[in-house]
Amino acid sequence: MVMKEEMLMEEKLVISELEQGKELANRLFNNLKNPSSSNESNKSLISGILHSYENAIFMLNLDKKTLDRNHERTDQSNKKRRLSKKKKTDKIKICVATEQEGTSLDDGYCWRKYGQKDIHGSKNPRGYYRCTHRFTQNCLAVKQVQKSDTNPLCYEVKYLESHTCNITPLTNKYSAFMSKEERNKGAKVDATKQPKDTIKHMEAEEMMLSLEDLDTKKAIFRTFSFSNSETENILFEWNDPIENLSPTTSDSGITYELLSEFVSVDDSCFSSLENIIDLKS
DNA sequence: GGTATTTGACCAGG
DNA sequence: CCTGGTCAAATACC
Repeated sequence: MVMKEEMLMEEKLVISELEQGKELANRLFNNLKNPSSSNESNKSLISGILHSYENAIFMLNLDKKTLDRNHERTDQSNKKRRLSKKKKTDKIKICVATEQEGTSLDDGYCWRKYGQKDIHGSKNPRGYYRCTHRFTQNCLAVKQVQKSDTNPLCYEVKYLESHTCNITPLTNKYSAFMSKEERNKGAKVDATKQPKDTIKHMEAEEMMLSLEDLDTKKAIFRTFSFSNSETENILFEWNDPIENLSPTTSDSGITYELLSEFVSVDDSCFSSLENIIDLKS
């Protein structure tokens, strides 16, 4: 059965994640026996171990939900399968972003809020935004932003339709996390000339998820963990799967600082993602 | 005064 | 009928 094969695949991923954590723990153990080992490298190892655990737990939770749903579906085999065509689904992209105090989740485009709704089962309302240039340039880009129930710094951003407007974003991915004032200043001078220091200290990250492929998503998590274990500054390469969404998507070589908070992104951040994955299956 | 946000009403799909 | 998405009048902000 396909389901069984899938399950084995998921298990392998989790096991591999745990093995990686074990390997890092061993290295830490050896380091601790050696008094000359650097404190920094130990810290890095601990961080890597934590990431491995978090990734494994995340994957387990994800799998459990998927399996639960598969189960439900087979139970209801007599009932007509729900046709999942959520509107515009083929262009839905999800981005999970964390927000630091006083920063904005602006992605560089101009959005105009046109609605807000309380969502059944969610503590936080969902905001509805459309491109400011909807009427002037007939740009149909739309996004929905909802704060995570469990992690107030975590936002689930759902993009529907991509920008067709010709407006070049004033900001880039880095400035996306500046305060509005900082952004305005930067934009007036030259948005492309932001000091590298600013970039280095930008303490926020997004995770773009291609909904095409669940395994890809998992691979992303694995990459995070791996990178973290190998580098002190926890850098990772951003292979942005979302074209035309954010200003710097073409700069594939850029590295972003990854915060440890990333691993605290919980399942609720992916509730919508889960739904879409479900639809796909 | 122009532009953005808020919020209740409305609508469509299930 | 319930829920999520959009509209549009009222309001806030600059």
